[in-house]
Amino acid sequence: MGKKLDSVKINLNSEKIEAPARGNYHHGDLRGALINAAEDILAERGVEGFSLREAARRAGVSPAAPAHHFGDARGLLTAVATRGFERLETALTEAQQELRDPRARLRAQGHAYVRFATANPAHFNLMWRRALLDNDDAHLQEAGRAAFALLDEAAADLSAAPKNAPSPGALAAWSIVHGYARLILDGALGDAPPELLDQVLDRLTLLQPHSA
Amino acid sequence: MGKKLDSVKINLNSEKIEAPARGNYHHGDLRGALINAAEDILAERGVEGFSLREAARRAGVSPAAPAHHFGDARGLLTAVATRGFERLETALTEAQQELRDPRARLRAQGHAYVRFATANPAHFNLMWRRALLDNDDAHLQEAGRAAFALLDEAAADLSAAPKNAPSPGALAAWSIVHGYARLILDGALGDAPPELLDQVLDRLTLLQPHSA
DNA sequence: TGTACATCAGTGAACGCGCGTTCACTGATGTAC
DNA sequence: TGTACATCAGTGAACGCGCGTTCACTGATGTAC
Repeated sequence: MGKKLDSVKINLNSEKIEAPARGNYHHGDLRGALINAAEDILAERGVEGFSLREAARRAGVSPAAPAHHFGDARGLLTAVATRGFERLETALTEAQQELRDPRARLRAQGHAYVRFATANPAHFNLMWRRALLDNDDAHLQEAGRAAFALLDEAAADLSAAPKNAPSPGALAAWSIVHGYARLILDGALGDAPPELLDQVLDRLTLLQPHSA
Repeated sequence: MGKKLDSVKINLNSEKIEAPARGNYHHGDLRGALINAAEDILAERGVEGFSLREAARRAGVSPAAPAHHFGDARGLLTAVATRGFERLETALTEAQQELRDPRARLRAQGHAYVRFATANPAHFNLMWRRALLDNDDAHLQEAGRAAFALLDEAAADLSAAPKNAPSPGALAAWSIVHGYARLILDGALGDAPPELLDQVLDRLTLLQPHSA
């Protein structure tokens, strides 16, 4: 006990000299640090290379620590996916916010959707790997709902379909941007030139028969 | 040695009575049996639950045996994916074979594409997980090329684009059916009624501006 | 037709590895008095 | 303002597991003579 008290004193003294040495036992924001670590791992190795131990290692914490915040690996991945949906919603919102023409809004959202996927492949890939996530998680559900309400709305504005049900036009629009994004991420298109995306997006508004 | 000779004689005798007892050491078609086992595992557990040992176990063979045919797990998965692309090509070919109208052909291929994905989720999912496959494998490359040449052709027939480059119209068509299939498989659409697919496919021909 | 031998497809025990999870524990924090 | 104590966030050693791969081997097949 005496020895331990001494070492505590030494820590307290050195704290005055070098500030970042403090707070080693309680991390402060371990939850956030683990999410960041998980994102890094996913970006580097893909979801195959992810493990809870590795995330703990990168956060500088013992392998048992993450359980306090996320329960298990699924819980951590669910938090990462939730953050992904939130960012997607932000991207979609920003893309359309100053546009009034419904056609222009749909096109801008389509572009933003594909851009989000290519800029955040780790998130985008994970968001659709539902077998790895806790699909009953309330935050995940809400984040997903919010993101797709935007796309749905944009397409509904263009068609005569009732607002409550997902219209075929909205679904077609979602399918085309999702399909394009997936093909890019899965490497099926090789080095597709940027104008190819523009040309595909030109066809987005063609999908809405009532607007022609 | 004498004992072994005896047991061989017993085997030979019993062979006349029950035929299937023979040929236990050399499997006969271990390659095919391992591919079948892998398909079963993928269908049951998804690609996360796949392992080479489990495939060997199901084929009734020691864990080291698959190496003789596939090298490693990647090799076996590549063979499964190749079979998937071959089946997709068959499905696309059959869907269009008696149709002459270019619009009808494109629509039929789109329908066949989505139907293939939902009927063969294990294959379809794997076919796009390129990180798990040996993408330099000649059989895989050829099977993939052959399947997509068909879709490309069907869309090119509808547009004025030159035949050699993938036209934006073809890519848009591929994107929409691929996106729809992925959304279904990833559970994003819940229990989508079949007519929804028909309505989305109605829009396939709208994507080809030069044909309107 | 028979025999020797090379080749190949399989065995099964063993290896080291990283994983998720459990366990009894301890250090820091915040709250009640 | 000080002290006691409950609570919570972390430790780190240990567990059992299934994995891919290696290893020396052996049984079956096919071919040359």
